[in-house]
Amino acid sequence: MTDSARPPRLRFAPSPTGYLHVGGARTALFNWLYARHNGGKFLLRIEDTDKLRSTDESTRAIFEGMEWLGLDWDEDVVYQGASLERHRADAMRMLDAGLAYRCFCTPEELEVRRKTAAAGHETFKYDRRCDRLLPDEVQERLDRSDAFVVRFRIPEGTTEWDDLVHERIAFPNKDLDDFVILRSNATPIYNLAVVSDDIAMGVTVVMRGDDHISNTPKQILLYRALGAELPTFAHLPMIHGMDGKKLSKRHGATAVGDYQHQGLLPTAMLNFLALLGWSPGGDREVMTVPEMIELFTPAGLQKKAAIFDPKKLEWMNGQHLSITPLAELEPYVTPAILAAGLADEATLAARREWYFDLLDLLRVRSRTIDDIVRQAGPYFLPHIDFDPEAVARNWKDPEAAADLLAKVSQTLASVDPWEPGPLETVLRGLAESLGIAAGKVFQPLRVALTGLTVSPGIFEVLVAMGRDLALARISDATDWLRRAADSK
RNA sequence: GCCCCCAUCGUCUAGUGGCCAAGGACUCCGCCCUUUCAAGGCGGCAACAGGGAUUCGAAUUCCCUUGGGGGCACCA
Repeated sequence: MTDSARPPRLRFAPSPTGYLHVGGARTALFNWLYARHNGGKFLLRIEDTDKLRSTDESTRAIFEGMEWLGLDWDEDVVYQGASLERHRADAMRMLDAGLAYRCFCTPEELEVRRKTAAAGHETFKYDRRCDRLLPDEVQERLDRSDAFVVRFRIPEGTTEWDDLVHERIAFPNKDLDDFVILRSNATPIYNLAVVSDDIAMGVTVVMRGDDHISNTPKQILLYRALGAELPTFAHLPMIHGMDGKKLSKRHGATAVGDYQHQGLLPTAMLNFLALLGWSPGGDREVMTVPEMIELFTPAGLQKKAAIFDPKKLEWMNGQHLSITPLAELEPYVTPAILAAGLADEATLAARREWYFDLLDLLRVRSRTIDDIVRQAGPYFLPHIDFDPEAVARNWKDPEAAADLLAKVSQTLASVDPWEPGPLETVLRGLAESLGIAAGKVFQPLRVALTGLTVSPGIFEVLVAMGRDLALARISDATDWLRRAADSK
């Protein structure tokens, strides 16, 4: 079996220092799509090495975000903090092999040298003074228990690789600094921990944000020093806010959870994120998750940073609201309906078919789940408020409106069966007999039934509401209108 | 300052030397459909950053400039 034929192993490795950010979610998505498309494994590693900033709450938020999006991972979650011994051992291995050296310079000393270099407009680079220490001197300081870090010695030459999205990237090693791999407290620095873990986890494709490009040559050097096979690297472009700057809190919602609570569908989020930095080619845009898996190839990956456009996300959500089968959509909507106090679970279960028909009716003119809930009120509540603007526009003369609605009510009382066809026939008939345009009947009726000027087709509304509720609603409206007429 | 990456409509993008007087989508604006609003259909506005070079021919290749982004820790 050749390398390329072996099932790839990828990982998403967030540090638990906040919520799951949309940028992180997209990185996770691309890793996941690549793994799923190629029959590989998608692993999750929590990089909790920074004890000060890492929290369990953040770890939970990452799990929740991933689960909501449906980005399931294979094998057990790996916690970087658990592999401290291996990290340390790897550092020691390089030290023993002479590929790294002990450095006794203190952070304070280094800071002074850095400042001096900056003041003289020079680029600071560690001058390797500790690498020149004689064995005796090293032993002497060790005996004195002087604190030391382990530094990796950058070899001569050039470090380059074929990036899956950028093609060839090369760094002259002279521009690389002898970086620390093990702190004086014997804990590993990021680059060591990552490489050590990726080797241990058998990661074959490292796909991450392109803010890691400058870490890559250092990591490649570590792979070599540790005698490990190199993975394939893929550096994804960043996501920016509408102002072209790196996406941050200032740009509004950036946590995946925010969108969940705004009534977005995870599939829409995934679809939108996928299109930020990737294209299946051609005109393809709206895709189901299986379609994205099918179509995903690194060839469609973009090099340029993309700007997060909430407007398009909303549109995308509307598209997914339409294409998602009702049975799959319902579990996302129902909790919102329940939370809004429109109905209880038992009621919805008892009227399942009716409920699905209603959702089908409302989702057409919705872009978020919240839009559906907002429109759903009139079909559940015994009484509603009449929107002042709708009233002003369609019930200009309260007296006349009340009379009209009374006639409508009378007409509707005997319609049989209570279906769109017959309802349309009688209502149009009524308008004709009154000598007015059909719309002059429909609009006032719409306000009476929904309290709004906007709703699905009036006959659909009547059917969805049912005769009893519809007539009660019209009765409410005429009462309201008579009171309004009297108080004039 | 040094290193690296990037560059097609306002935004997401198609485009891998001729099929491009640059296509699709979002946004915005018209029109159609219509009982309202959506959805849908049709149409409009709108881009190859600039300059060289290669070539019969360049959005597509190369170089420079400009502009944007990222990185330069005993953070991840």
